[in-house]
Amino acid sequence: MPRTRARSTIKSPLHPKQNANQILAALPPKDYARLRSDLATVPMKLKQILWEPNRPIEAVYFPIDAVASILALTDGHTVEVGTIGNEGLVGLPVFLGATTSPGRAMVQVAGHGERLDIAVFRREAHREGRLRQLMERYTQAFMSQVSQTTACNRAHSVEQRLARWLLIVRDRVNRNEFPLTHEFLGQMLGVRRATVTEAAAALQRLKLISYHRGVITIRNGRGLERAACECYGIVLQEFERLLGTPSG
Amino acid sequence: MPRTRARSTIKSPLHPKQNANQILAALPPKDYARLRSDLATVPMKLKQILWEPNRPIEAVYFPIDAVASILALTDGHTVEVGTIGNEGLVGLPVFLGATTSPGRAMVQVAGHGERLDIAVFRREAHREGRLRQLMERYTQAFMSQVSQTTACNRAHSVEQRLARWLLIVRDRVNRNEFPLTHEFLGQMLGVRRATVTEAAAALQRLKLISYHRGVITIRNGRGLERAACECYGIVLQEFERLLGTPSG
DNA sequence: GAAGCTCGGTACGCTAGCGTACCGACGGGA
DNA sequence: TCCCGTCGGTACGCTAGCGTACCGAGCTTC
Repeated sequence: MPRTRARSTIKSPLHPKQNANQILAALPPKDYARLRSDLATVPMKLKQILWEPNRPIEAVYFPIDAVASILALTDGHTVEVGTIGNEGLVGLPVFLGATTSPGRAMVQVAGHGERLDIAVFRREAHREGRLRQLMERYTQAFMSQVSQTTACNRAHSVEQRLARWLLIVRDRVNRNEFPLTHEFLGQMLGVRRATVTEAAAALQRLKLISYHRGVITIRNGRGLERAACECYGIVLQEFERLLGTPSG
Repeated sequence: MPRTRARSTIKSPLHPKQNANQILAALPPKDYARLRSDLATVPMKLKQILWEPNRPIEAVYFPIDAVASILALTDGHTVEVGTIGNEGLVGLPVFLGATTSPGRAMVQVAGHGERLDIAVFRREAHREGRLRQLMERYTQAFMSQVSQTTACNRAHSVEQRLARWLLIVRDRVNRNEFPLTHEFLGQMLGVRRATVTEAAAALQRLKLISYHRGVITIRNGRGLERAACECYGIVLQEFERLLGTPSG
């Protein structure tokens, strides 16, 4: 755990390839070559919906510097269950043989990603090879993330969860500053905007973060990790173990 | 949804094969034959640990009439993230290429299951065929269950969640009566025992359930479905869609 | 039939987060 | 330069669930 903490505090080249999706970057040249012509680098815009509940999923996305969320819906509430950045892909249901999912996928930090048609993805991911192995491991890592979030939602305070969440995003965008309104954070954490404001103000008072009109800056990553619940470390470790990539 | 509800109210042969694990039952004879000699029908005892966090997983279990839980741990709290009965198997991490998991797997309703060594399971599940397809779909269904639970934990009252949980167990054991103490339910729902007592008393007052010294009986399944949150129906539908099996 | 343990009913004071609402300040667009 | 929409600070009363604790009733064991 101490090692993990130290490691996850942002240093120069945190990720092996700064501006690439980790799954694509880990493919042998031959495998990548087969995909290349079908990959399209596309902008992923803030609040863009990548799929709606129970509607056909048309493409999968390998984020480069964008971050997306998988949301579960309930009458009234919308709650984030998992966060996806350049360590993974948006489209696990497709890998698992489904064409729809009861959740929603939405872009939460704008950026770019590689878009791939589901037909090509299916073909390649089902071939015995590196892509499939990576996808299996990523599925397991993602499952761990969702599981831990479930427990976290029951056990930890909003302040702790907010801290954790900011760290997760930071790890994925590889920056200490990113746009996020309290309103938006409230939806992610499943709490009302005013509660986020209170928690964020507390973290700001501790000089761990600062923010202004929709832009949040992490001022003290190490301190923020201390303010977060241990769920951050648990999931981070699991990602490192399975994929050799830090992604809380 | 109405169809789903009607269907899920317990009737004579609810499941295709009453006393079999659904995944094994769905295998073509040839595929099953390859496994047969390695499967061992074993008792799954109350509170038996099937794997501990970050310890090697040695076998996977296909429950027949037992129910197991996947638990996520937090300092202090233990919260259930998913429930597994005869519709699935305990051992997804193995299917996904891992040998350990940060969670814990525990038997929560005693019964029997088919135990299979991970080596054999890996070999067979990686072969292109029906088992692999079933496993992929089950993985997706389980993921949906965990996701919905995450949202449910944030959005719904203990009384609603308790109702949902009892229905899930009922669907899996195929009975209306099963042993479960309030203490135990508290751990599953991530609340204290006294809170369960209050919620259970409320459901009893409504004549939806009754209980006595660790044995719970569902008296009015339809009514209990109405008392539960819609998460029950959502997950049930997803299981039916993916696996053609009702398993809330 | 007495002892002891398990299970569940209940109570008390406490607090985190809720719903709602109002308001000021910043900043982009005309 | 002004306007208006967005963003965030704050307040008030409310409640679900918490931690803790005590107690009685039913089994089981001897």
